[in-house]
Amino acid sequence: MPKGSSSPRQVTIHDVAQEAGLSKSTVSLVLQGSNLIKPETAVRVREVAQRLGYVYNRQAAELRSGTSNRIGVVINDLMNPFFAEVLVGIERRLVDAGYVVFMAHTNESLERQQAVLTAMREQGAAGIAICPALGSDKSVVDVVQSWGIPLVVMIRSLDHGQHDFCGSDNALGIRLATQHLLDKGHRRIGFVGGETGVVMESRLEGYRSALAAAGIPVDESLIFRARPNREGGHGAMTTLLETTRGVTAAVSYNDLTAFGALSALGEHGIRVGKDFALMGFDNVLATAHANPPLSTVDVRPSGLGEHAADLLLQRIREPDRPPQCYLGKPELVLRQST
Amino acid sequence: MPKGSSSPRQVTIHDVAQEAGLSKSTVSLVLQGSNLIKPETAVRVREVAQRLGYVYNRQAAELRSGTSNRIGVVINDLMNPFFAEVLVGIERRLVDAGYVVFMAHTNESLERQQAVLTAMREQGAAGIAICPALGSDKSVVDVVQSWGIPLVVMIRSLDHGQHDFCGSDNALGIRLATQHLLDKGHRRIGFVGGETGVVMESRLEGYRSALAAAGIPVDESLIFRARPNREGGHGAMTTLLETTRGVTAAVSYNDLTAFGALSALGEHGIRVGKDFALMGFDNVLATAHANPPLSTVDVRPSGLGEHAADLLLQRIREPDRPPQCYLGKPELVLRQST
DNA sequence: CTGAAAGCGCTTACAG
DNA sequence: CTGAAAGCGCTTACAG
Repeated sequence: MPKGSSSPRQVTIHDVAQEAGLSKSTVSLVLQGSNLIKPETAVRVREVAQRLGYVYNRQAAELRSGTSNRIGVVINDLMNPFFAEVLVGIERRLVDAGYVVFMAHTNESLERQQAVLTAMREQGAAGIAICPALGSDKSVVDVVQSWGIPLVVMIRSLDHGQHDFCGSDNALGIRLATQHLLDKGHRRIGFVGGETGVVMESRLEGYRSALAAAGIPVDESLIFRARPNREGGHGAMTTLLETTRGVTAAVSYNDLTAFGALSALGEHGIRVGKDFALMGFDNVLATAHANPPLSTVDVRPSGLGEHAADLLLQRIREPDRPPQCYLGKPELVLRQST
Repeated sequence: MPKGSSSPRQVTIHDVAQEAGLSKSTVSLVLQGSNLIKPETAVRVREVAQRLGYVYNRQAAELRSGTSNRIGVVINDLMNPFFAEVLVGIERRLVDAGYVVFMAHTNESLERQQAVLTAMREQGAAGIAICPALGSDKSVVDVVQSWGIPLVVMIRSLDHGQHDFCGSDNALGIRLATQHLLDKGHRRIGFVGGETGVVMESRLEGYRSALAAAGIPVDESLIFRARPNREGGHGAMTTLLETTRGVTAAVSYNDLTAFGALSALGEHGIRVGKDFALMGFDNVLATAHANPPLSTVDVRPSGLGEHAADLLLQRIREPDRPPQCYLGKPELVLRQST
């Protein structure tokens, strides 16, 4: 167990009370901003506290009052700018609401995820927001809920309708992207990247339904599964280029795979936006200045984080309300890649 | 002040003791893994704790023992993948060491920075690691040190030699980058992006010294200052292309500005790696699959985070040792952009 | 090897 | 408007 720094000796409420010639109770009330206290007294107490270098010990206060102002946020993949942007959004909102955030990065490891959730429980988290690691199942919801800790699941739903959830309409998003390519006259359109999980399934469904609506039979050999990162996108696009013919466009599982695909296309001397059309998904910041700037599906990543914070804060206020589901409506952002 | 969830009623050490027919003290010792306890007793206590659904209240333990296992990490710009990678590194190391991390994002705001530092103090942070917001001065070091909280400053040094610091050798890094371009035969080499701050100054110095060593006079009009992000790099490169002639290469303030520069070059129909050579700085993950893959200066971002964690952990163990400075040695990573 | 007692720094009824 | 007392869940000497 790590040791904290050994300060000379903490100044406590007791010292302040003594110095001010009052009781601990009174000082405590002043610090809580109670209006039971005579203004002059409050002023004097604050002045003394300041002079003595008093620091409020929130830990002690919370132990006594049984409250907590800490919220745990667990992120599966911080190296993906999409999740980094989600984190920025949720952190901003939680801090604005007066909370402090424990952040943990699971790096898609289920063991680590279990460990950090347990740590957050021991730390007395007032709530937990989680982007589940790949392979997570509903048991994480059951576990956290059995602890009585308010929970919001982000991005990857675990047990639809059984927990607060904040994500985006993946099927719709990819459908829009695919339709856009169809509208541009493309007929053989690849799907690049993504492996497994609910998000992948919905996105594939969106891809298939857009083709179906246009009367185009789905050619399963144009679906190139790969890890949802740049390497995956690079590999998938390379395979696409080397094993198919007549493909003039592709939708990507997400922006990251699109970036990988972009570099693969570049290596093959293919001018994206002219010889080939490519769509991303997420609209992370980097898309605007990709080479070329990437057309993508905007799901407002940091907005998703903010909404998740709101859901969690409401759940904390009202623990028994029915599970809520926020599904952001994706919108196309068209740039030079299509 | 936010309220925590109101659990039915917590199971405490007292309940466990009663159920097991022992005293609180004994149970406490078992939980601490003390070897003063008879093995059978320990087993029984654990069994009872498990059965009762007991959860260790670390908060109470720490209040009593005066320890803390929480470390605050404050990051200036999470939207920059460089800092996200630093965060991943430091978080990983701190969690491995048994700590839990408070994360706060200042978004380069000095007020927010002050607020989150204060919050971390009230939370009883055992240590603080900070990437200071632009414009921070040595007062943040003084303040945190006056609180008696172990501190490590990352990336942007605040008061050289007065605090633990973990960063990289910026002058050397840019010198290597510039030399590489010189070796490739380039003579008019631009400097793209970056505005102010110690990091900018050292990188400029590296640029100037490399040119000087090659006997090339520094042309100040080839230095294009701009915000250290993609937009800045895009704007700076656009200006460079439109206001200069004969420039065949550029070093960038960091990878982010290089990405922006890359897109500006693309818009001008310039083939990077053939018609123009571009160097980044940092070696964030995204460089490997940029279009084209970006030559850059590797400072091992997540490694910097890990080193910062080590410095902080050592400082916690040994509060009075002299300030340490870890300066990573940058190395060139050559890809298609040069 | 185990227990009784005091106390970490605060809050919260309850008096007055 | 202010104070005395009890207690949040734990740890830590001190006994035995």
